[in-house]
Amino acid sequence: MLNDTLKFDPHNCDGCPIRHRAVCARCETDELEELESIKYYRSFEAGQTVIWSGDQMDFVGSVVSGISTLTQTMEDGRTQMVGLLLPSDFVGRPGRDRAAYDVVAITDMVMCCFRRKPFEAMMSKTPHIAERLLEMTLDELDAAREWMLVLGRKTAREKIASLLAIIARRDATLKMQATQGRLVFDLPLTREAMADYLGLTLETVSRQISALKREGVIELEGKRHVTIPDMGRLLEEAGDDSDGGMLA
Amino acid sequence: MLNDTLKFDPHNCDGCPIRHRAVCARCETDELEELESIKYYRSFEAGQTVIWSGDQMDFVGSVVSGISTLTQTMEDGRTQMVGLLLPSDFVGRPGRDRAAYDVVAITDMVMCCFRRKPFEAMMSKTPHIAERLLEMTLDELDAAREWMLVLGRKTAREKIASLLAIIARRDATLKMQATQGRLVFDLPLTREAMADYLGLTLETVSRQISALKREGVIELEGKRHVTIPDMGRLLEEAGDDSDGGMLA
DNA sequence: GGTCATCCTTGACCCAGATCAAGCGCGAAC
DNA sequence: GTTCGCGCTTGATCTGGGTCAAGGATGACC
Repeated sequence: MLNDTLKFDPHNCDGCPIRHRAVCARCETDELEELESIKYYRSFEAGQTVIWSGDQMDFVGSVVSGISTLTQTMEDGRTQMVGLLLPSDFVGRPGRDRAAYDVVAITDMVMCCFRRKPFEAMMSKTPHIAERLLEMTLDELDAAREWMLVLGRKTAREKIASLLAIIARRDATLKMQATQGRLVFDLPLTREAMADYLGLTLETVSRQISALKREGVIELEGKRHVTIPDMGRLLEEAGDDSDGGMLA
Repeated sequence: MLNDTLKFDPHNCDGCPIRHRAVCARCETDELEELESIKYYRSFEAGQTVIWSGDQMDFVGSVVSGISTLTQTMEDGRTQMVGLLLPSDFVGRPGRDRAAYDVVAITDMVMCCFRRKPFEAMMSKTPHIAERLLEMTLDELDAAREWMLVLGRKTAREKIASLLAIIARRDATLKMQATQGRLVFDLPLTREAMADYLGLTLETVSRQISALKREGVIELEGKRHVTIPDMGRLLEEAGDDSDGGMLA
């Protein structure tokens, strides 16, 4: 979950979340200059693959705008999404030169990248960068573990409700809205992508969304535009009374 | 997965993995002394709860010997194991004062703990501690994501085979045996704990283990003593041709 | 030895969600 | 306008794994 220090502020951050998230809070001028010198931007179109699992990966970076997914695929084609990358999320791993997952842009997307080797070198010299990354990684680990409960123990209906709750909350956070009252957002994922996230088939996703709509838990305009009249009700359906965060 | 720098060496490490894993490789004498001063040991009996989710947590630490589990529980009692802590694994999170999961010792266990506040202070001053923890956390994140594939997309048989493969490999690593040829080990988990890990019921676990035994994929002596005659065969059953690591 | 508790196995039956299949809605290309 | 393709919905049927239930094995304790 995004915490409140992480609000994306393009004016303060030159469009580059990592600078804000990993560095800005306590940075020195010369660190910023050094980061600046190894930084570059990349754009991707919706549907484009950012990296294939197993590929050489000579950068780390973070999402500036747009959304992409992290997926794993078995030889027979079964796929499982293992992460959803929204603006300000970090991609890549210092100390590893091969990607472990497929990263696919699902909307047009801009990433802010740093060449990996110099970034690693800088991290070794600068305690708070590693500390910041550690904090972000621990958030992601919590999100992954939260998701293990969803995958392992929740029913199809609860899974859908959980996913909608997460997307709604993240969307509200990005827009810096309160998460009370009616929430309105566009689903960034196809039914198939949702199925891959939830360990379901797309038919089951479709049926459960229809059921939640029929029962007034959500409102649907078209296929993607969602209104949540009552977040508490949705969380109840998710089997999730806590409003604990997920999806770091 | 344990990497080769992480072999547990009690002679070199005074029985304390964190010293080795997080610090020793590049430590300074005064750092070691400082760590020493905030360090203490705790022992737990099999079945004892180390921490309840939500409890105050004023330490971080690592497992010296024995095994424990990390579990999440829903209000209605459904539980999902989200991690398995073996010797050298890290517990707790710098910067958070409440536990997010139940930690339960499933064998007698010894932990090496550090008081959290001084540990955090030390981390801020010492780049390579945060860097080491980051590396460990990233390994755990990979393991969690690997497990998301297991939970979301594998059949009961594949789940069991995946779990046996992980335990076998970790066991062999701890014993510093090669992972080729026949592997012999004792299952540390009850059928119920396996079910909680795999998102299954204990009956299904039992049936699938019986099936794997019947078909010669594994050999069973009693309920817990397992022999794996052919690791390749087991990995095939796990739907997992890669020998990629999991369970950091 | 007997009793008890815990952990495990196996069988019978059932149901949530997968699979197979048909068709709808809508935007893009022509 | 028509056609195509993609994303989605809905129906019918099947099945893997859940649920309920009845014991079996092992070990601790008296």
